[in-house]
Amino acid sequence: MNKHTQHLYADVIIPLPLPQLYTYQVPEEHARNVQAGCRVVVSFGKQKTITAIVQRLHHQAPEHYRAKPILEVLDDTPTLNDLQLSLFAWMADYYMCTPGEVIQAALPSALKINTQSFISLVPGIDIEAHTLSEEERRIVALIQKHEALQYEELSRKVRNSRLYGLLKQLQDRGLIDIFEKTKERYTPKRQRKVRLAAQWLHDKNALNELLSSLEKQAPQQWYALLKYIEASGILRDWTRNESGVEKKSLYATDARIKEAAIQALIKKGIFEEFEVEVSRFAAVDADKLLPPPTLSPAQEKALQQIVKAFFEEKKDIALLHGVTGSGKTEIYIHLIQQALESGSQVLYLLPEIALTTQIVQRLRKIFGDKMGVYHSRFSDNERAEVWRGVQSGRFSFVVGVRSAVFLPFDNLSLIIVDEEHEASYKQHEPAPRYHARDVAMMLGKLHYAKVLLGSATPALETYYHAQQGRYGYIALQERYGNAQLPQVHISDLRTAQKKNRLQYSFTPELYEAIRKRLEAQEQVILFQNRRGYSPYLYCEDCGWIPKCRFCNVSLTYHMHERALRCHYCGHHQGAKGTCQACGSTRVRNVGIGTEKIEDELKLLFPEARVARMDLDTTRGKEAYQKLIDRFEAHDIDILVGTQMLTKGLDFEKVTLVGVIDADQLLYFPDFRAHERAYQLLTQVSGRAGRKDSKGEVIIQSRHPEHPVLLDVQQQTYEQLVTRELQERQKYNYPPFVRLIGLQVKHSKEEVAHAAAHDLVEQLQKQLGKARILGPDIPLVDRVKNYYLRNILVKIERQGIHLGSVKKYIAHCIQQLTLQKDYRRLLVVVDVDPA
DNA sequence: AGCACGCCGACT
DNA sequence: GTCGGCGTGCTC
Repeated sequence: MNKHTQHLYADVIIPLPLPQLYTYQVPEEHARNVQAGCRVVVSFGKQKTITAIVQRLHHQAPEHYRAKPILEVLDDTPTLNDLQLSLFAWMADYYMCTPGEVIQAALPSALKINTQSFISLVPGIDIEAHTLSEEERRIVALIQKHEALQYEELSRKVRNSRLYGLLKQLQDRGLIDIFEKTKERYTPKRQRKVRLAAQWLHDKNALNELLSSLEKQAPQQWYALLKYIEASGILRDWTRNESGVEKKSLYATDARIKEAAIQALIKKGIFEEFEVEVSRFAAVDADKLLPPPTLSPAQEKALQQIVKAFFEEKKDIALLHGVTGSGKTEIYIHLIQQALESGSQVLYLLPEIALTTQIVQRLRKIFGDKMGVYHSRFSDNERAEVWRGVQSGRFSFVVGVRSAVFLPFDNLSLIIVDEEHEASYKQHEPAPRYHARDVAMMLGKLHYAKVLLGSATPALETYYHAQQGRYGYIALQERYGNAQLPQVHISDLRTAQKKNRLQYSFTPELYEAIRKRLEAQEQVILFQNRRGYSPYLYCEDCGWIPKCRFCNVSLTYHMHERALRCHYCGHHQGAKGTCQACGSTRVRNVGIGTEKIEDELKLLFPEARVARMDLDTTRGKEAYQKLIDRFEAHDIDILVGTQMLTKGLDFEKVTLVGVIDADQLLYFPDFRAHERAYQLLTQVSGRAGRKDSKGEVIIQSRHPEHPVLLDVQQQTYEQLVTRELQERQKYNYPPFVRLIGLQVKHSKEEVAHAAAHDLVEQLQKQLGKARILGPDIPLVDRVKNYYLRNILVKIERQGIHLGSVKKYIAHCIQQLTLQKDYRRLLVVVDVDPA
């Protein structure tokens, strides 16, 4: 066949949870500029048009259907580059989700084009000439009022379930047009500026005359003009007029300048108004940038070792294992600087809570405007600007949270994953349930970039791979700047309780220590990994415990808002002082949350300034930062909080860290509980004592002899690792096997139960009994009105093909949900659950 | 995920 | 009888 008569086809990714790609025909006029990675507008399904991503272009006409045409090509340069397309395809495959789900997570929504249906009257039509029903008349009247009416708006006003059919009929009769409009939601920020009109330029005399005439006739305008001349500096240099002055800044900084006066000057033709595109991020003076910090000998040595691991030992991945406070960041800065100097890009990943303004400001002073920040607290437009900035080359360095792995890098040479062990790198809801550390490694592979993992308490998997020589390994045991590791005491809760010596939740040791630190005007951090006042209420007369209507969990009591909250679905209801079952007033709070600790402290130390930091007190956009600032300024003596406290906060005056209840961490039913407990306790301990003061840590526990606590106390990470690895090997857990978690969900418990059993049976047929665990009834077996059953698949690292196993699992799930009893069944697949 | 078609209860 | 509830099937 002649090549020129062949049609061009595009396989596109629809940003929805659909398993396949869809093939569209590329019209002649678009054939030249469409490329893989471009966003295109297509009509999909009934009427709807949506934005899709071109995955592949080819000439194979589909055999069993006629491909619809691509309606519009939105990009000249592809929004996704080839490396991203490969990465995203890998993610969909590895994490067993659809390509559309990856795209959905990757693109900032400002880059996802909204297409909306609009309805308008056909121009010049004579409505009266047509017979219309009353409803049709009503609809036409509504449309008539507008030039073009949005479908959603019309549907809101009409409230007729058959609206679409009615409109379709009207369209067929030639009365109305239904059409799609696309609108890009990303809008660059624009600034309105003013400058002196050309005729007054280069002529001081004319300008003086103008001023003196204004002074008498219009003093406000005279003043505004005077201030403009001053602010713009045009008298020193006329060319400064070109860039003008921001209109708002003229009247916002000086109350004597009236906006009206500026408007009048524009009207008179003295000022001219113009607009420029500006960044949403404040600019930094390039010549005010600081050099990278000087490294201590220990840091210098670590840096050399990293370079050696990467370039001499040819490791693509290295682990920097540095104790808390050893100054890993300074080392990163040097590596980043080196990578940037070679002209390539750098990605620096941090967990959500560690990406504070503290660290951003510090990096900003060194790297200036070439650094982009990608944070989930950013607005959509800001995120789109970072995306575009990476694409255009404006940002060669990005500090960001887990989703920054999606950014359009084309030339990475270094990726840093700081606090590599952090569980928040793993996305839980919705799909793709990816782990940013692991995605970063794949990203690094695609770019031939080096990946540096950093942690004081590496994830067991990571440490194991480093031990096995798969990753380079660099240890940094010395704390930066003379700081001593804190002294850890374990305080026996059980004996204290027995002897009746507890003061509320505090052992005498912890109480005494807090008192002393307060006296010495030092700061205290108290850690309790549970928000709310108490995890549940309990009626002493009838045993009633308030539970969530939608989930099988007790409701947590939040005293400050007098509410009972479900920490699984967010449901909340008012808390009454009495038992809802028997009316008794003898309702007891059981367990300890951060709120309760806060209240107890106020009773025990009435003169101390106490604040609380948890999800509830940091909901607002700036709330977290404000709390940190207040603590830093020593407006707070004692800060009580959840694990939020453990992340990279450096406060010099904190000399005591208390852990209220370590047992809750140690006895959490999860194979990672001990690892997590060690990490959390070590990280929170690291908050005590920086610089020259030696810190103290007191951990309260009912099991003071627990080996994990002793490891925390003696800083024997290797010992913990050895013990845990033995356990993991014995019971087949990572890193010795790979895990895939399956969660079966259904609104009826029997159905969820039966389906889970059927699925296990099916899986066992090919994979054998040993590889399939469950189904288990989870601790919380109902969430948001869905009954849950868990299945765990264990796959050895060798001798079995992971991809085939995943294919088989997907096949089993598909077969299962095809059965008519299991129609409304949901199966959530979580690869490498964390 | 939408969105339209289809089959059953509470109303004019 | 109809309106409208939501269950389910499809989307190149």
